Amino acid sequence: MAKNITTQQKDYSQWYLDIIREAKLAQHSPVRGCMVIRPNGYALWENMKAELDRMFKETGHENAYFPLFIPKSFLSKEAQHVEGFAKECAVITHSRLINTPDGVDVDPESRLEEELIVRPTSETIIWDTYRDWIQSYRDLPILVNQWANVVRWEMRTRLFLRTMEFLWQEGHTAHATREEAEIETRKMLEVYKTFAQDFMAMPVITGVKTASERFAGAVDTYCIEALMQDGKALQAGTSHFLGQNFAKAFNVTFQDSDGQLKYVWATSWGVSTRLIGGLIMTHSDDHGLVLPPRLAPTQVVMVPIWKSEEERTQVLSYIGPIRQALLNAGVRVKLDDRDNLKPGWKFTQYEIEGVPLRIAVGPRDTQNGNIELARRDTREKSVISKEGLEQKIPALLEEIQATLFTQALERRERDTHVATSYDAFKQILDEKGGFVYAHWDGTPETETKIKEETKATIRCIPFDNPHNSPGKCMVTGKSSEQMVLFARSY
RNA sequence: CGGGGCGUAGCGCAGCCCGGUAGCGCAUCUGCUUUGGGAGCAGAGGGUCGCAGGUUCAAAUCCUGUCGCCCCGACCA
Repeated sequence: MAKNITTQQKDYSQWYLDIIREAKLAQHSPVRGCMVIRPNGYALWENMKAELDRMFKETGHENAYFPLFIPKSFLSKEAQHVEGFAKECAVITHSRLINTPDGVDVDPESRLEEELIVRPTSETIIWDTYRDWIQSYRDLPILVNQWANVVRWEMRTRLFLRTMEFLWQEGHTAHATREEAEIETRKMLEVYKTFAQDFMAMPVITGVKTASERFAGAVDTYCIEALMQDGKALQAGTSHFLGQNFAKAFNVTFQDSDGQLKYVWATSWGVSTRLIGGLIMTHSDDHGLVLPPRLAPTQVVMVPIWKSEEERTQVLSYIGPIRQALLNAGVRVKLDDRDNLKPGWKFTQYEIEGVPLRIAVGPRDTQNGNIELARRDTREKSVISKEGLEQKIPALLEEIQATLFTQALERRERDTHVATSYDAFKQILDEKGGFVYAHWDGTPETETKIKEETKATIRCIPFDNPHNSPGKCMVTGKSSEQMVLFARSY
């Protein structure tokens, strides 16, 4: 076991924090609830961002940037929206400081005429802008995304999963018809699902949120839900069909081809640095982080081993062509030839940091034309010929990627249960955790009762529901069209 | 906002009960030996003990206040 990492079994929450610290992903900032994303963590985010950005552009979206500050009055224009976010907004009230004997203080003379809020999300300022952009059906659709930071004044924070400031992308689209907006909402949810499964190797369930879990201001909220190793669910991404709510609130109309003036239909969708938390809690183990090869900043680390200066020269010149061949094959390779650290230390460190493959080369290998290859996911070591690595390594990386997904999927299946009674439901949650399918009568009252009594929430009503036959609500016995997906969640 | 914990060297901590002028491990620097799973020895540098008052000849230690962070809950991506 890597020292300094609490085992998952002993304390999963502490394990999570230890992984983030030891893998150098992030650290707490001097400000409560905020984090410093360290180079290892940011490189991971950059890789995630690059893939998502590519996928957004392939589906016709363009990037733009809207301001961090939003006039306070904007937030109040959509009733549900303000209700949802009012309690967690940072408010800018003053514009400068003055020197005092004790340092600096807010200058009372600088109070703003209209206070600004720091965006918790950008619907309001974007729809205020879209009013200027849209006159005719020929101006539609607008397919815009922005990469930004947002601030939500949270009471309780956890690194990556819930911080006061976080990085994300928010897509905001405007459409002429309801149907087109609904298709967009579902399309982007599929993009998220593809990203989660094919790149993060994190299986997700897609579905629709119940009214109480819906985004403030949305008509419908769709989500991808993942199941973590400790049996708790994580909402990993959301896509909202906003109907005409924001168009009406911000008076965004267009003249359609039939000459009629109509309100625009809207969507918004986002994923955040929370995904990094999900990634950690999907694959990593007591030895450290485990990264899927497609997102790993370093896919292969090369560790040379030598005793004498001659051996050093020999080993490094042996490694050179191998490294170049891998680079040519598009593999992200890092050579760690620092001489102040022992190979064993490096082995352990890269394991903690989750590098998928390690190639060690010492005098023994240069003699025999070999390399030592170690897989992070299985922790298996093998000595193989150096020939043909430029084919073998990319193939192995893909194999690891596939294995991680399969294992995560199998774990999720193991941790997914069906409850036919409320007693069984409670028992499953207390003894096993995980996803639980159960019948629900569709009322917010029953949903609240279940939440208060069990701390489990309805994660979603799955689109592709394996338990879609009618039955009786486990609590009230009223009729239910299909089972819904419950879990305790982050 | 409740409950718990913690602020002492870059990081992790001891010292506090019982006041006497600050210590351990890791890291850093220098030198030598080492290097196939977190190296060894020798030496060196680094701290207004969170902050502000108070008690005292003397405060990291006792008293009062205050600030901050973390963890566990209630709200949320």
